[in-house]
Amino acid sequence: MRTRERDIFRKYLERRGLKLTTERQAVFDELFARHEHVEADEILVRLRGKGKKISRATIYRTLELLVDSGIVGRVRIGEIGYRYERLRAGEHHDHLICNECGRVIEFFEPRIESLQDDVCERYGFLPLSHSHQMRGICRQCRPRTSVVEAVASAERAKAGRRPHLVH
Amino acid sequence: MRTRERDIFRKYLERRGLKLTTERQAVFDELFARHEHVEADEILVRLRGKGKKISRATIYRTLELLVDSGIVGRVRIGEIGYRYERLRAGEHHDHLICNECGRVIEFFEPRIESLQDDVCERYGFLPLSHSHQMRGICRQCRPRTSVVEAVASAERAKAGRRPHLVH
DNA sequence: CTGCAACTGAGACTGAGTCGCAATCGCATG
DNA sequence: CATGCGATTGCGACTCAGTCTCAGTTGCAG
Repeated sequence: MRTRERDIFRKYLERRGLKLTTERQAVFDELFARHEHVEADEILVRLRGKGKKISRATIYRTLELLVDSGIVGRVRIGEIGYRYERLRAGEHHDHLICNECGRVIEFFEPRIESLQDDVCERYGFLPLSHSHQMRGICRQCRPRTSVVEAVASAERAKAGRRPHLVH
Repeated sequence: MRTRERDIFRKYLERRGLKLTTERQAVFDELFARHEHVEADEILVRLRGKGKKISRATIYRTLELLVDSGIVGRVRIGEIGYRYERLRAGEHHDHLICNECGRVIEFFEPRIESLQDDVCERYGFLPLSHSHQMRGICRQCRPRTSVVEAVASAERAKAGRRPHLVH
């Protein structure tokens, strides 16, 4: 399983004389196991829970390698820190993030992508990457959250030092 | 000058029994003076440079009030921390950020906005806010940066712990 | 003037992420 | 097997933005 990505990673390491150590394997496996959007510390905790002895620094170092190899993406989803997600070649997606339950929905809208290109062209801007996310209330959470409350929910989240509106 | 925003801010404070102190005025003035996208510490340094005695905590506290009052937006533009920008009522814009010189270009594309609504509807998602930014090379920096180099530039930026691609 | 809530600065604290370093590993070579 | 050497690791110290605490100050209502 996950052999395709694993191969890419292995080759990436090989090409620069790096080694596929057990620690790197462990991080890879954890990241590709189940969760779509993981924080570095989540991986640390999970691996430690499994009895694996690994340091925070190694996790970060490995995540950097995974990002550089192109199979993992680094996104700012919460308000603090980064999250990592596996990337499928060629596919690009953006995120809807629920302020209520934290759920992250991925979406892809080619027409937005192409309008982005228009904008770049208009400004003579050469795009290298982009990030696009909307925060709000997801379908599951909506029934129990009126529109008026939604704003209050944002407030509450804020009060608890939780996700802010990005703007 | 800036009386409209100043009034909004004053009323906002009044309504909740807060005071328009000289420190709050100073932060307000500094933010609305000239710069579009400012970091909290920039304000601190600038005010201190003017001989004003003010603490970091007060800056942050005041910025929070300004954001809550709705006249200032808090955006993640760099890779770390936030930046603050004045918000013009009703207007919404997004950002192009140059990896080379750090310049921030604001853009507005109503067709993207409306496609965003489509996406939200498709997922039954109630949008409250969004953030959308593209990183790349701006018109001014392009002439001296070939496309191939652009990637290298991203690498360099990274090496120096500078802006990363968000994805 | 008094009282009280709002405000402030200083500095301690937090939490994500990074770095430096000495110890260790893995492997090729003699 | 011994040696060497770069890659790797864990540890703990460090950084940096941002937050919190607290004691002292301010400013206004009564």
